Amino acid sequence: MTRPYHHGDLRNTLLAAAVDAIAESGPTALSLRDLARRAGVSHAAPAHHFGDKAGLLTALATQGYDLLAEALDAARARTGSLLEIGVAYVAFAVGHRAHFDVMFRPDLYHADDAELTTAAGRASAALAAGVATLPPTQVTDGREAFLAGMSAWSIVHGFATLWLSGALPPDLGDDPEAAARAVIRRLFYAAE
Amino acid sequence: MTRPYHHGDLRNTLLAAAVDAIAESGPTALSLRDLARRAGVSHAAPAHHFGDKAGLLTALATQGYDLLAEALDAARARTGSLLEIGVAYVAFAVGHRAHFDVMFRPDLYHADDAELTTAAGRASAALAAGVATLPPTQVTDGREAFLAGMSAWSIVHGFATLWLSGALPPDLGDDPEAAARAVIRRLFYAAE
DNA sequence: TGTACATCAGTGAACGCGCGTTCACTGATGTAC
DNA sequence: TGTACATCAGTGAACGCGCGTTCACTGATGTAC
Repeated sequence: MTRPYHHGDLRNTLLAAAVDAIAESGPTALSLRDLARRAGVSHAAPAHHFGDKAGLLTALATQGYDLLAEALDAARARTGSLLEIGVAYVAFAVGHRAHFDVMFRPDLYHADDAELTTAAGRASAALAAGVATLPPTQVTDGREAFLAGMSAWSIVHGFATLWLSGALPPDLGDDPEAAARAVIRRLFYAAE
Repeated sequence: MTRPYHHGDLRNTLLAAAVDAIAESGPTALSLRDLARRAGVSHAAPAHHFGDKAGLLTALATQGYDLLAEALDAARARTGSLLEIGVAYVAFAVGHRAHFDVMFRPDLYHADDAELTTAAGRASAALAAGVATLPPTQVTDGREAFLAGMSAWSIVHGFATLWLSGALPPDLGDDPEAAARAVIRRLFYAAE
């Protein structure tokens, strides 16, 4: 079985290879030559396809924001609960670590790319829609809702990054979703 | 003014140079040769001093944990308020970005180093002491206090990393402490 | 159905660069006598 | 006060390596006629 001259699906193959490589060594250690080796193409092919490393990471971050928006919307449709949307955020970070690591390193990609900003906006909207599920007694006006969104984002983002860095104590167990639920519910139901 | 053969304070000079270099390009882009150039010593001197890059970053992370513990303890002594300890955490992250970036990348340093774990323990204790300032009505038992600590840590860590990555919307203003106070108070005083 | 040709995805040799590491060395400092 | 010597912080030349980029090229594909 010989390789054809044209790969056919090099874009997706390279993105998948990038996910593997980033999971192993982080986004900054990524090299186009290593990606080419993993994808079984010549070392110059990735640059030919994406322009440069930032171009490839832009595509990866865009894919990540789309996946995140989908996950948040699905959690909202399923539960209608901001707490569970937060848990879904943590599950996304743990399950798509490579995407997550790249998304919040805008210095590594073309942050003004049109497709990227569209995808990021979709994820923001999913969060805002989650905040809108809070009862009106907890959110009295627009500024309040905005700040509630920022605290929700902060606590789930913080929990996710601490979990991924291994900084959290082992007492939390090894199920990130259950641990996240226990830790972040304090924010949403502190009045209980 | 000629340079003496022995530098005299190479360790601190290299750590300060590392802070500058990391602030510019991040911890993974750090090179020992660049550090040597900044410090005005031969390119082999940093490795001679710290063994390797991980050794240098271990020293930097240790210094960071010490600075963080100091900052948290000072905020507690000054205000006795967990909210303000959280604000101090954010101020530390923004004011010592290079240290902060390294501290939560344990894959980059010798995470089992004795001095490092001691310093990290000191920072943990400072956080726990902050949680202990909460009124007993909010923290009914040990597990509750533990989870309260984890939520406090999560929300301030998340806010700090989102702020540093530039992901937060401009509506929050440009004063990280004031913005942090507005966003995280919801966790501590949600029952208000 | 067949031929000619434009397009463009992917190739591979070559380049220069900065890196970490090695290792024999140099020279300042401190201590023993 | 002076001399000898051990120590060790820092030097600098040399090495091999993987990287991104360039550029003339190859060959598969699609379309026009």
